[in-house]
Amino acid sequence: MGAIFVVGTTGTGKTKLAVMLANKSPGSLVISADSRQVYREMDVVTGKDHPKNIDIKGINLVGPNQDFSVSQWYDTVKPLYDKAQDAGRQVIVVGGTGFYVRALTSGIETLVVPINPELRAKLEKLSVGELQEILKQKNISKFNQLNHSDQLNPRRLVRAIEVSSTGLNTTISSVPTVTQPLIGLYYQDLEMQKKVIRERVLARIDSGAIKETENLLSKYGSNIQGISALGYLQIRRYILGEISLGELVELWTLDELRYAKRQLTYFRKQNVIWYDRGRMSIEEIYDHISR
RNA sequence: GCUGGGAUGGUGGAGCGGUCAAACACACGACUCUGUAAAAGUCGCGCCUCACGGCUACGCAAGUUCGAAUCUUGCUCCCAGCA
Repeated sequence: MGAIFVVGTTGTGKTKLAVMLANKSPGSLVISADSRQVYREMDVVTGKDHPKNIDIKGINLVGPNQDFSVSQWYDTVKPLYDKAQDAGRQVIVVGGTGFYVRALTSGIETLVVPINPELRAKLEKLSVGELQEILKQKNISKFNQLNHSDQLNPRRLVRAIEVSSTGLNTTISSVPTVTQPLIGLYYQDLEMQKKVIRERVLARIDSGAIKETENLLSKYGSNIQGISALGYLQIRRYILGEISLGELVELWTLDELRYAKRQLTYFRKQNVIWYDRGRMSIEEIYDHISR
């Protein structure tokens, strides 16, 4: 049985659709592909408003002050995925983090190369130019494989050096393991999208987003990876008195809209069947893909 | 009414005689992506042109100058202090 992948833009009702699909096939496995919902204690702002009666995997994996990356998500989710597939259970992957989805659909070969903290500590002090030189010396073909943007991206350069340092053959040659198209949800009408997202922001504030942020900040401070989730930064500014409540709503909404655009850029290149939420309700989309 | 400070691109804000289509930032647009991906990074962003290049711009008008967003004068509008 092929897994179903529900992807797309933030605030389109992906989770709702996934839950409906799961309810259709008893024994389904639902996996969340969301790089922020992996954090515990970050519920309101990240929109972890899942129905209680369904067990979603891939969330609440670490504490807010812990570092995290795809590999951890992959390592916890992939065995479940395989096991369910082998057992003939329906697998539903739902989420807006394209990179995580990609880990399941195409695989990421270099995932086996672990992070090298000592190396990173050394490299993070260097300039982009210096990093480029190191990578060129270590592995010129790897350097040339990077495009212009990534060649100037310190984070990517560091990882490339890290991978090269293991002496592993790093030629990219992954073969997609999932070939069926993904189901993508988005809003064609940007005004409508803005309205929906704005309302969701308001709802999250009503649900205690500010309190949640205060708790996180007082417990862990502001230098944690999880806090980079949309919303926290702006809420923090509000708490510090830098912006008004109205500005908070506008800025947070804006961040979400920008994010949605980035998501679209990422998913656009992939094999996706798109559904316009402005024209179809979740129920209609459900009916459509259930046929 | 008097005195001082301003008027620059979608916005904030540099520039204060030539090297200015105008720093920097934001917004906006396009994009990249194999362990931070709600992250990180790249490119574009007056108009015409694929490009070389050309054209029009720095409140309005008139001057000075080889040359002005930058200097002078007048006008319009804004802000602050004094009445």
